[in-house]
Amino acid sequence: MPQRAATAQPLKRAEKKEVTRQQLIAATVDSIAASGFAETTLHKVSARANVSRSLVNFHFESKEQLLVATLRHLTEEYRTFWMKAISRPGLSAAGKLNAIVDADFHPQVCNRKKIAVWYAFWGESKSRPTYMEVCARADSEFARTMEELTAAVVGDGGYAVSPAVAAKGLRCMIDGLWLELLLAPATFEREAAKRTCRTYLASLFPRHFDMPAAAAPAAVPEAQAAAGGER
Amino acid sequence: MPQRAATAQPLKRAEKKEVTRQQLIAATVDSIAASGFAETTLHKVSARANVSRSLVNFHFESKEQLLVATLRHLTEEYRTFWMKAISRPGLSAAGKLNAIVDADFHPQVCNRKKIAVWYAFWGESKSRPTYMEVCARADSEFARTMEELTAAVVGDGGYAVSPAVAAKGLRCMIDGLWLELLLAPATFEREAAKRTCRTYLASLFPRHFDMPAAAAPAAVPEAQAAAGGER
Amino acid sequence: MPQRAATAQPLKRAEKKEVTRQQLIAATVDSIAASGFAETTLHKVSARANVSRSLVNFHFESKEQLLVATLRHLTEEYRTFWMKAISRPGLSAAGKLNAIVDADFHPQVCNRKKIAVWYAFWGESKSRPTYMEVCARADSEFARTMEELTAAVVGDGGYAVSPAVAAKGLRCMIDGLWLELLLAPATFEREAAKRTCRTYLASLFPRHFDMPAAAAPAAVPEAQAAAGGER
Amino acid sequence: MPQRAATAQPLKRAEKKEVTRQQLIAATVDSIAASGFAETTLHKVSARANVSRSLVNFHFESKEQLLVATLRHLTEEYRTFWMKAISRPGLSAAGKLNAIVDADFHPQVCNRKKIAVWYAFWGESKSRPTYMEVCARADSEFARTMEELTAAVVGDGGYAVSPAVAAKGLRCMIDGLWLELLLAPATFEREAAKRTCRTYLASLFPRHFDMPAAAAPAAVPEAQAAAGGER
DNA sequence: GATGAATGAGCCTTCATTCAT
DNA sequence: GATGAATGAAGGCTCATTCAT
Repeated sequence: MPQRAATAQPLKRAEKKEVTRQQLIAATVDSIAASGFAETTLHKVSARANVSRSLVNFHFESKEQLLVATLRHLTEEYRTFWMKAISRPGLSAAGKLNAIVDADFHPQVCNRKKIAVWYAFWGESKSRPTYMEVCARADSEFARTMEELTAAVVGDGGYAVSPAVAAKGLRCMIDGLWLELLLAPATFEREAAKRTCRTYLASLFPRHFDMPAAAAPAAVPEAQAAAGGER
Repeated sequence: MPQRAATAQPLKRAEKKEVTRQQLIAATVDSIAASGFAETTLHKVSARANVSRSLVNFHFESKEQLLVATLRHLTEEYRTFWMKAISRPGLSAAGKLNAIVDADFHPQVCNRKKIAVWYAFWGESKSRPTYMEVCARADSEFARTMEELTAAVVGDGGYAVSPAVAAKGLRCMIDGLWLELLLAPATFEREAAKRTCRTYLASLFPRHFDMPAAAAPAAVPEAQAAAGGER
Repeated sequence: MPQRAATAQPLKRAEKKEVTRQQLIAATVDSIAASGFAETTLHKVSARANVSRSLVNFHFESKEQLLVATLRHLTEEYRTFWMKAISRPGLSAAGKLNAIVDADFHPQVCNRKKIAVWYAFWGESKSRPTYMEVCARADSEFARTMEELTAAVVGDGGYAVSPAVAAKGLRCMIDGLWLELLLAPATFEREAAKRTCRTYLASLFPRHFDMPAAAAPAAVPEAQAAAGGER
Repeated sequence: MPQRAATAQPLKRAEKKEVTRQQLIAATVDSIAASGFAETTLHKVSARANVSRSLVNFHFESKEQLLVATLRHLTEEYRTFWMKAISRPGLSAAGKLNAIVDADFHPQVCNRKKIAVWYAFWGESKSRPTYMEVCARADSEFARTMEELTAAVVGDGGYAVSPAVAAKGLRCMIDGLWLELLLAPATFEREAAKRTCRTYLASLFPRHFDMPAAAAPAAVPEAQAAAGGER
């Protein structure tokens, strides 16, 4: 049928190319997570993506471009995720902070594979200014949003703490908890991580956040297992 | 004077070798900070140490061994530093926590060069289990100590918070602040970082820590400049 | 003519690769003969083949693989040569033994270059079981064939000697004569070598082989020179 | 006791040095046999000889010198061995040929380790004229002696064969049988090798050598085992 | 449009050798 | 006299990239 052909055709040229691009980026993420940054070669990437060796250079011009595209993809995915989390209608500032905590430990963005890739890029960032730039731009938007939310909470509750300091503390705590998932996956628990953040929020803003109860020790591992983890 | 000569002489065999070893490790740290993990080659390391290329393999058997030795050196240096900081006589548990915060942002361990190296190793740790092992062993001792200190504070003050959660929150916040120095050096301020940690401690343990006053904005850049930074 | 072009064209993909492979093997033979086994480097091989250094690893995965392929090529070439020599129709068993002697000293397989390569591999064979295996497999077929031929002669002539012993004696004599070409090329003469073998055969099987007459001394060097020698 | 001291002392300087030299040569032989020519390094040699790395260069000036010395040692040992074998008083020319055959397959000179080293040198000889020279000089004496013996036998028995051809045939057969020990140790039998040579001699010189009887199949392996083999 | 043969740069490592001790 | 730290050269191999098909 002409219609079907019409809808199928457009996928062919431009979209097919985009699909391959995304496959290559996904393969790069996998490879960095599995082999590390230093050991990630275009050979491994193309093998993971099941394409020929030279196709990478065809789509990306250089290895560095592929890596930057991968980092951009990561930052964009992360940004989309937390923005969607706080866009739910009817959320107060405190509710949005809570939503951010939930989002930051959601398996979709917080799993060992992706965390490993984040840290791989951060580990190279000092010597590759491009990475730092991409990360900084992404971070600053997140930081600004968080400061606005803490400022709203502080204003609403009349707290004495500086909103900027409170926001930075939370952001850094989250980054550090991600590191724990990377370096000590055996002791990391998704729910415990959230409780750690909420304890911080509750102690700073007692009238806006409840101090979380201690975890039921047995229940936690199951919860984590149910979450699926990564792979 | 013959005596001075006598004391200078003993640098002879074994010590000279050790000196060279340390030079190579130092050069490795510099190279990772400057060129990143992936671009650190034995060529660059030996050039920085002003020794021949093959000397590296004479002392370390393989590049990987050199990297592990470097990581071990780093962890040992860090461990020594914070242990010394809390060993000052007459310190209460809260005082020791304060001392740890000071130590963790002291320019000797917290400067961009060293932080970059830490993150470089962490970034590779998922694919190189040896790094993870070394890091985990070092971390666990630090974590245990910090939990003991928070437990003492909690017990002393009758606080409701879990000592383990409080300790983990602080540790992660510190790691995250280090990351900020790495990724956003322009906005990082040593004193502000300490205040962020102390705000956390004061909000959790109000009877043991004072909520820090806001920074005098003008004073900070000078303080940072005075601290010398890195290079 | 289009037809000729059509027949020339098909050299396209797979064949071109095979041609390069063979060039590399030939270059390896040359290099081992010229520089010896220990001094044969991929650099020298690629230089002889007029290709880039990395092409060798593209075709052979490792130096060892190239060497094994070279040995295999050598054994296959030798096997083909003597099998063709005895396949001429109408040859008796004794005639085939004679043909083998002729083949074994034919310049195509018995020249200093190739003999040097054979001995180079044999010299390394004790420490590289793969070589021994390849050589043994090739040798056993040759040995079995020769035993069958001597057995036929013995049966036909009613000789008392053991066919296996007679065959082994001839084979070893040939190997030893090759060594003489290698170590004392000045005194080696192709025809004299054949006469040495035929003297052995004639003395064992007088009714099947004629005792060769002594060489006309002057004629021999010319004959050898005419044979072209090696290079 | 002064006498003991007197006899012990002289060993110290000159002889001690010579002992080390011999140890190094022995270690070189072992290493070539075990690792092959290409993989024999001074490191391995010195490790086998239980001396420090640089001692080799102290005694031999260069690796090449050590190898040549090793080859010289081998040729000298071989020469001494067969010369002693034919020097027994009362031996006829035929008896001496028989003695040479016995000597050439005596475990002291004909074992896989030494044969491997011989072939290793021969394998390198084309590209290293020094080796060829050493081998040629050693060989020519052996060849000349053998020709004299065959000439005596021919003269004594009135045989028609050329003494030179007969001698060369025997020598080459022996070399080829050595190669069999190297490449097919499983099927090589010391006594069978001697029988192969004696079959040759008996067929050429029936009035001076007895045609050997076929081996008692079961007895042979034991005989070989009794001979000790190598290691 | 995509493949795969081919290249050149560079990396880790080994080795024979030297020199101060 | 003998050791071991140190060197320079070179070797095998990998990798990102190009180009003809």
